Amino acid sequence: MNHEQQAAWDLIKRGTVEILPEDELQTKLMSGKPLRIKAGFDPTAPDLHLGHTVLINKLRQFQILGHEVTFLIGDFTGMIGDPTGKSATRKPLTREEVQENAQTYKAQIFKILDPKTTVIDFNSRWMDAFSAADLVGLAAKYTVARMLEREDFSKRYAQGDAIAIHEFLYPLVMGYDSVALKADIELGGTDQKFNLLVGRELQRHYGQTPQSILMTPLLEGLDGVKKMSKSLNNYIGICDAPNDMFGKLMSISDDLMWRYIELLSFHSNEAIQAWRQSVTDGANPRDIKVNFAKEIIARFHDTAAAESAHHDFVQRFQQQVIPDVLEEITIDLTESSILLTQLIKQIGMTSTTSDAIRMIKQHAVKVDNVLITDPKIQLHGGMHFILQVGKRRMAKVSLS
RNA sequence: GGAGGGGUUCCCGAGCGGUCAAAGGGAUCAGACUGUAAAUCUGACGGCUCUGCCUUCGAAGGUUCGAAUCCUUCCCCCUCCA
Repeated sequence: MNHEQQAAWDLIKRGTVEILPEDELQTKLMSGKPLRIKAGFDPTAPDLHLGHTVLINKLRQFQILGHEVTFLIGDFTGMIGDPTGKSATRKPLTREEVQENAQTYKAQIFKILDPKTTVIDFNSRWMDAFSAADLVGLAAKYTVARMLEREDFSKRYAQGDAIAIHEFLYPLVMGYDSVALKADIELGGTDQKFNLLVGRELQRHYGQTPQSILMTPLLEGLDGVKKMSKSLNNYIGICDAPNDMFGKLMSISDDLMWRYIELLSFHSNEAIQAWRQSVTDGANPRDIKVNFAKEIIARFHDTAAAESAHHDFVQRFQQQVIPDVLEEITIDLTESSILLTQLIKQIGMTSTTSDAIRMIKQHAVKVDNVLITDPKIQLHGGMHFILQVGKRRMAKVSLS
C-alpha cells in the first residue's frame, strides 16, 4: 500500500466495529475501481437522529473516495418489519407515503452526503415483480437451523416467545437486495450482522462475488445505556432545533461524551486525543462538550445557530435568566377565571390535570418566577405572565 | 388433533375471594445537589369537578355482600406429543 492508499484505508476503518472479511474489503478498495456501496433504511422512520449519522458519515467517506453509494429504502421489507424482539405489526405504507418519506430522507441525508453521487433506490422496484415461486426459490436457499443462528431468533425461541414465519423473510429479502444491486460492500449497524451475512450467502448462490460488510457501532442514546432510538425517546434528531440539540448534548455524561465525540466528530484522532489530555490535566469536560455541541449544530444548522444556542444556554441554565424569546400562548377563557392546573394541561405542559397537580405539589411550578404551592389557585382573564413547569417547560401566557 | 403452562398498570414481574389503583425492580417526571453533567438523596408515578369519586389486571358473560383472584365461553402466546 502506498501512502495515499493507507490514508484511505485508515479513513474507512475509523470508527468501525467489524469488517468481514477485512482483507477482502481491502483488496476491493485497492483495485481502484469505483465500488457499489449499499446501505438499507427503514421507510417508516424518516426522522433521522445522530445514531443514524454514524453510518451515514461512513457512506460519506466512501463517496469522498470516489465510490457509488446506494441509499436503499426498504419499502417492501417495511411490510415485514425487522424482527427486533417486539414484533409490532406495521401497516403497509402507500406509494405516496413512501415517496413522501423518501423526500424527507433526502432533505436530511444531503446535509451529510453528496447528492450528485448518491443513488436513492427502493427495494419494491424488484420485489414487486417477485412471484410467489421466486419467493419459494429464495426461501429454499436458506435453512431453519441457520436462521435460528441469529441471536434475536434463537433467544426468542429459547425464551418461548413468538416467531412468525414471515419474519424469516426479512433477512432473505434484505439479502436479495444485495443480489439485485450487485453490491460490492454493504454497510450496517452491528445489529444487522446476521442480515448482512445472509446477503453474502445469497449473492454466492446467485453466482455473484459476495459483498464485503462493514459494521458501524450503535450509538448509545442520551441515557448512555440503550441504543439511540426515537421510540425510547433518548435521541437527538438531526432536525432538532439548535437549542434542543445543545441542551441534549450538554446533558450527556462525561463518559458518554467521549463516545459521541469519537463517533460523530469530524475532528482528527490527534485532536480528540489532545482534548482528552487537557481534561486529564484539569480542564472542565463541560467545555469540551460545549465545543462538540457547537460542531454538531453547525453541521446540521450553521455556525451562527451554534453560537446563539450556546449563548441562550448560558443565559438560561447557568445564569438562570428567563429568555426574552419565549413561546407566546394566548388562551381564550370561556369563564372569567381558570384553575392553574387546567391551564397547564390545556397548554400541553402536562398531559393530564393530575400530572399538573403533582407538579405543583412537587414545587415545580412558577408563575412570574414565584413558586406556586396551592393546586387550587385560579387565574383570571386579562392576566399576562410567564409560566414555568419544571426547568424546561416555560411559556409566556396571556388570558383573554 | 391431544396434554400442559401462560396473558397483571410504559416494560419486567408479584398477587391468586375482602386490608388492591394492585408488592418489588426498571424507565419516566419533579425537587435537592451540580457543569440543565454523571452519580447520589427525596418524592411522585391510571383518570377526575381530588380528604372523595370513576375506570383498569387478554375479551365478554356469570357466581358472590364483595373478584386481578372462583366459574363459563371466546381471543392470543408458549411447551411437549402427534
